[in-house]
Amino acid sequence: MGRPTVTDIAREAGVSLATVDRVLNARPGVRDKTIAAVNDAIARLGYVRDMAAANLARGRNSRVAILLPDTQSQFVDTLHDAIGQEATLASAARMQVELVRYPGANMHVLAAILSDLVAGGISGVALMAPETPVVRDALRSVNAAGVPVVAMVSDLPNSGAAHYVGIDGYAAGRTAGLLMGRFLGAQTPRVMVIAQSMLLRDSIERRRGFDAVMLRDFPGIEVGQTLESHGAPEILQQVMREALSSSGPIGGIYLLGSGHRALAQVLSEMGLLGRVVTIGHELTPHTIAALQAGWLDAVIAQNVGHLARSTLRVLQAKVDQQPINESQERLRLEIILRENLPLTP
Amino acid sequence: MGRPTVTDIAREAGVSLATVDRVLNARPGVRDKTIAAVNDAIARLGYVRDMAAANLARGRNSRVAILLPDTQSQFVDTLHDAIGQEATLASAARMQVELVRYPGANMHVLAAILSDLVAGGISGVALMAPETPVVRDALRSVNAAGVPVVAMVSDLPNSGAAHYVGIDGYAAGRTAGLLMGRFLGAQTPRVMVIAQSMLLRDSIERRRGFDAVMLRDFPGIEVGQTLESHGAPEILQQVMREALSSSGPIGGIYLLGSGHRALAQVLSEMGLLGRVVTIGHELTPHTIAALQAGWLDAVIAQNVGHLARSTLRVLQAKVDQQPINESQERLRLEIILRENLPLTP
DNA sequence: CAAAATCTGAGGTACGTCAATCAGATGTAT
DNA sequence: ATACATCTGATTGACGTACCTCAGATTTTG
Repeated sequence: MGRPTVTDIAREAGVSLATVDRVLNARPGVRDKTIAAVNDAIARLGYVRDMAAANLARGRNSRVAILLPDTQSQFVDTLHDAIGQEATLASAARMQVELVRYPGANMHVLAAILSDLVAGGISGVALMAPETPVVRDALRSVNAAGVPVVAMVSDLPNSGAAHYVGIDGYAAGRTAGLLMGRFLGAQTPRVMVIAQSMLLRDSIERRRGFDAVMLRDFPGIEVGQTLESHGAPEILQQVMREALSSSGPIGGIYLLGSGHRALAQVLSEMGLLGRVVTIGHELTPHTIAALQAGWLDAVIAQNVGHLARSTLRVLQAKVDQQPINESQERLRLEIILRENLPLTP
Repeated sequence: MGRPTVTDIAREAGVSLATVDRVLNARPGVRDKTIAAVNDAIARLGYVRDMAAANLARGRNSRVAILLPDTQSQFVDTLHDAIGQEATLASAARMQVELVRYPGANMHVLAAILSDLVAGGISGVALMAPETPVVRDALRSVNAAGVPVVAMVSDLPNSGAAHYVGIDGYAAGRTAGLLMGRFLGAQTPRVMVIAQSMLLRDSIERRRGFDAVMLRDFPGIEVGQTLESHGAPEILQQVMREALSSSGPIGGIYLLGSGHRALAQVLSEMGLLGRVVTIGHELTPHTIAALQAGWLDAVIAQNVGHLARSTLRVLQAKVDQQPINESQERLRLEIILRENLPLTP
């Protein structure tokens, strides 16, 4: 005997196939008592719906959109590529993926794109965006239209996101802090924290986690204020010079977001490359090269392949109104050192 | 227009549905020229076979077996549970999983089980086992019967395994070495390496990787010979006493396999708990507790959930004679510290 | 050139589910 | 009691593919 089918349930519950179908698909026209009887039978037989057959029968070709900022960032580019790769595979599961880049500086455009997508009958939306009031309001109306929203990389807890796919920013910062403290060992120098900007929620959380561990476990190490580079090497150089001139030597640098190339340049000009413990985020061609070169000591990353797959799986589950396998979708925080770099195919 | 179907191909190639079917399923009775014409049409239309519908039509309920040793090991237990969990999910994909524990000390029994499974018409086999001659011969005859074999955790390169699911033992050892060196910092004490036994391939590879990095990057640190505990705390205690009495203080301990509980006991009795840098392998209740307690500094692990899912996916792909998404199946080597412990669900 | 072998077409049933229809059955208000 | 609304059963045709049969066409072989 194979798996039980709807026919088995109908027999077991003593109702017709049509009724089972109505219960399974939450269609109206069934008494509560009958619904209970069917659900009982389902539980007794351990029935699991054959989603493949269901989708086949539905002939439903759901359309979902994934929105990424068009920021000049290798991480976002890598993520874009990863999603593109998985999207072709997702089409086998009757899901068509639209990958859209929106101007990272203008949330009003993002809001407009979202309302267009909803008007166009999109079935689900995933996006990586900061939680500004404009975005929040836009997402609320997406939600109101019954379209599930999945937050990527940076959570959107107050916008009614159905799910968050990404790592815990606070834990990422704590891990960076622990590594920084352990790598510095007996030394207790100053540590610099550098960000492109502190607007994104995950940067803030990382900083918080970093500070928490440094304060608790390595009180001898002095951590400076966050230096914001806004992506420009010149500004970074300037603020670093200022920070350096203020007092004592720098022993460690924690890079909250992107900007590894700029940092390498500045460090190199200052003769510090490879002489300070440096910890960064996200695995990109730049950070991989930096790890191999030896001047970057550790990278805290999230696996973009998993991120992409998880996003698509969650989207599909939400669209199909299916439950989510939480343990499968929980992204692990990865620590990458020189010796456990992924093979580069 | 949705995706092209077999009917579209038949029209495009100017042949009948039956012929397309014969070509798709490599059934005999089609001229080479016709085969080429059909394949042309497939390429032109960008047809991708709907595996869901295909399996549905086949009604095939493949049966696969997963063989784990019955060793007293929390890692194997955790893996067992993870596979069990995923197996219920896999049944949705028409795959029935038989989870078998074989006596870890007797490879002849494993060989007998394998031949029984093959005789019983199993479609695929995955196993975690050392590559002894008995095992190798048994697997070769499994292969000869056309049943794909997937190696788990420890590779079986000379037994014709169709795929290996697990982390790179050499890289794992290198990573442990790097962490050990960095955590020890300026100190250059002696480091002990402890294993339950050096029979398993992955223990040997880890040790090789560890030595490679220590020798290259931390030449000041002296690494002792591998102490084998054979799972008994008494033996471990004895060999540790001997090692300690020989010369100088111990600064670090690298635990190649299981035995964290025994080590904790011995270290605690010797008043060394928390005073030596300790690095171990695999995430289990014991190692999690040890990380939280603070005496274990790092764990190199493979995600058992991913391992289980990957094994089942690879098995299914092999059984269906489908290609494998290599990048999805490549298990990442995880570094777990106190601050990035997974949330306990 | 006929017989045999090989190839191809046409058509059907099945897989598990969805979605729709129509005909009864039961219950509820007037 | 009649009309009506609400529930339920039985049946059917998709969805895309597999696999089977049988008949007819084409090629190869003797």
